[in-house]
Amino acid sequence: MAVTLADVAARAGVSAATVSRVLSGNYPVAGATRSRVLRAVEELEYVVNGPASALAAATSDLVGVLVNDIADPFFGIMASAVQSEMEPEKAGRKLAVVCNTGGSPERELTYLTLLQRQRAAAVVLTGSAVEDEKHTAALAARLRRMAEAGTRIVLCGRPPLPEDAVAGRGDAPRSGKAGRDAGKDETEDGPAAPITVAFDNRGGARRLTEHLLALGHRRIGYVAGPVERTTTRHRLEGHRAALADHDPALLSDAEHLTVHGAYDRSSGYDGALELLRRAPDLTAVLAANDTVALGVCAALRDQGLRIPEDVSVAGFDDLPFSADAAPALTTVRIPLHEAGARAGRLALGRESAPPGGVATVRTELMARASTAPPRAD
Amino acid sequence: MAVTLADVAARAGVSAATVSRVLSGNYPVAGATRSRVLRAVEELEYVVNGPASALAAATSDLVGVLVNDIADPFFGIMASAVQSEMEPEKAGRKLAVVCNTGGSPERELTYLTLLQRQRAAAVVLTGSAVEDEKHTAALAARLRRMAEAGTRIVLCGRPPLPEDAVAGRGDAPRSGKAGRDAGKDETEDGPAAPITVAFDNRGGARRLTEHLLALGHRRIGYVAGPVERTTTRHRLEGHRAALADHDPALLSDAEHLTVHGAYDRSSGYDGALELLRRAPDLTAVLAANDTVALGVCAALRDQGLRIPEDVSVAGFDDLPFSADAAPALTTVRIPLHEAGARAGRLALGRESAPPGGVATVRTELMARASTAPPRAD
DNA sequence: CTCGCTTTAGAAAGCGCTTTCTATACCAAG
DNA sequence: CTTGGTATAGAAAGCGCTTTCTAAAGCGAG
Repeated sequence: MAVTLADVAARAGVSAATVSRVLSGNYPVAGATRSRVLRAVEELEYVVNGPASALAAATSDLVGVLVNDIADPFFGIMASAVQSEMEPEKAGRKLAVVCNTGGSPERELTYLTLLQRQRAAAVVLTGSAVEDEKHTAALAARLRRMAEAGTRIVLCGRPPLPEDAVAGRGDAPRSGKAGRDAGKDETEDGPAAPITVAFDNRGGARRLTEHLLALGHRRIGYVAGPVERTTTRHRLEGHRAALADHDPALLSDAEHLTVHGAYDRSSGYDGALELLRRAPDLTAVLAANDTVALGVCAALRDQGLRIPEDVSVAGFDDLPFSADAAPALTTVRIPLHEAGARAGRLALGRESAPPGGVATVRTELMARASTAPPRAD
Repeated sequence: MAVTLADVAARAGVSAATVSRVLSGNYPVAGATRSRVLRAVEELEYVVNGPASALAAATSDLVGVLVNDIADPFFGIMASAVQSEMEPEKAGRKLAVVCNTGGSPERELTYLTLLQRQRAAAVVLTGSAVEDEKHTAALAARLRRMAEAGTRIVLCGRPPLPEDAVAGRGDAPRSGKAGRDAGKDETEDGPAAPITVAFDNRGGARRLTEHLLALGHRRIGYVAGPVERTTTRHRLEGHRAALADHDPALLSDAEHLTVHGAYDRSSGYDGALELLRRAPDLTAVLAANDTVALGVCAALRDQGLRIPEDVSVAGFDDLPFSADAAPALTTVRIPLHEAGARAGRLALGRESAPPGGVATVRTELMARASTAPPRAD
């Protein structure tokens, strides 16, 4: 039914092998032959059969990008950046596919299986990981298998997998280089270890809290993200480290002034209300991210509180809309685009892995109008 | 190297055919045999080879979703909705892949070729289309070919392809049902015509403008989207229709009070400034979408104008952050999630096509705090 | 007890491509 | 002229799966 290589070959008066070689361009073909083939391709509007080609060549041109929530610009920006590195003009025929896990560990695993099935060329996992021992082990095992099959693994915005989860290789006990004709098949590219582009969430949260402390705030509420997520933990750790450094006494209240919720607006709204109930005297609220911060602002306003006169509010991530909020949101900027682009290049092997396999991306405090000194009462 | 069907078959003591049948479940296999096979699959951690399977079955489980800007929540929400319909539990092993065209016609075509190459099961094109005769023709031709190869085509948030572009079928002049053994191969599913889930942009823009007119505004600026985009044109048409209905004289200024730009914040900022220069007396500004509206607000504020006391502002789309802007943005709600989900079901054939192949999604005016009667001077 | 039907499983032919291996020209050097 | 090397093209063997087509049981009915 569809036009095949053989059809093109017939039309051009050459063999299928020649057409294949012209198309992949990895073998010398005489100029005249080449143009004859190319013309036939044009005339027949031939389009390669991807699956057939992937089967024969044992690799595909799919690159999977796993995100926790594609409707969240945080992920949209990273995904867009990853994909921008695979533009047809840049990286040949790579197809970046974005998979939405919804933050569910099961879906994450399912999508990885799907990608493994497709023999994906690379996989980029973005955003926070769930900290559950069983899931981490399952994830590590799956990633190891994929890596062994030649898939490049890149983590972007999440910490490296724990050492012990990565260790414990398959069943094949290839100690030394016994088993195969050593140094030939093995050297070609090896089971390439996962590469990480991590965000300095801890440092960012720390600087943000220091900013608030410097303004004079002492009663600081924290609407944190979902529990058991790496990002949530790191930001919280940075926050508490800053508190402890400033005055260890502040730590005693920290637990009480922290509520957890999802990374969405309503969590911010509800969280702020809960915080206000627990501590009507708080003078500042830190949010898990900018979206949550917007919810916090809405709740505060609905309670008749002014920002920043009555309560200061700060977010995290510096998404595009943050600067446009009223008042403009103080937040921590993460260079999401740069990080995503780098992850994309790493995934394609167009950039070499950083030493140790982990690159940490700096975060930057963006002090804007939503934070100010507390009322002097 | 990797575990194959044959390995599983050997381990289970059956033939490869049997394993394949157990896995796809479309052929009777005795219970005992089935569980033996399943156990072997488990033990060997077998993962199907997608390309091989796609090649043999002549279909793949890829569904392409083309978006103009994945970092824009407008598209993120739709993509997320499409994908939510393909959750592993819902639709078997479908893999929705999101492709970011950046609004470029060439990239759109390139991605379609890539998807055609992969023999995608379906393609969903979202968002406004570029109105260029040549591109439309090329697009229609490509989509026709894909449809002929069995790929389902769904348009979401863009108008149906022009009749004449869709007509003019391939080279095969299958008039009537001559040529093949009529009524057998042909009936199976046929070259399924594209299905459209269109947004009522015109109606929405019209109601929005009527809202402004009812408040008493007469000098209304319009920061429109990119020229040559269907969405831009439709919203502008709705706007002008409302003006004309109210008072034909208003139309004479309309052209002068319209500027075009991209769908981003800075276009809104710059556009508002330009509009203010052209007509310092305007009392309201309509924006191409909510993001642009935020830019408009910023520019207005920077000029010392209050919203809505001095100038009313309205957006379009009702993205999540719009309700949180200060003041809350008057806008037109498009049920993006519902539309995307429907497009997803349509793409999977889980919902039958609407009569005429076109479903139009209603839009709803969300009057909020950013619009008010003009000053009385 | 045989016939014919149903149920279940295997053999084998591809799907369309890549890639090794082989063959044919063609040319410069001996 | 041979000889050997180099450039170019074809033949053909799979890649791992799906899916006919065929075969072997198993079983109730005549």
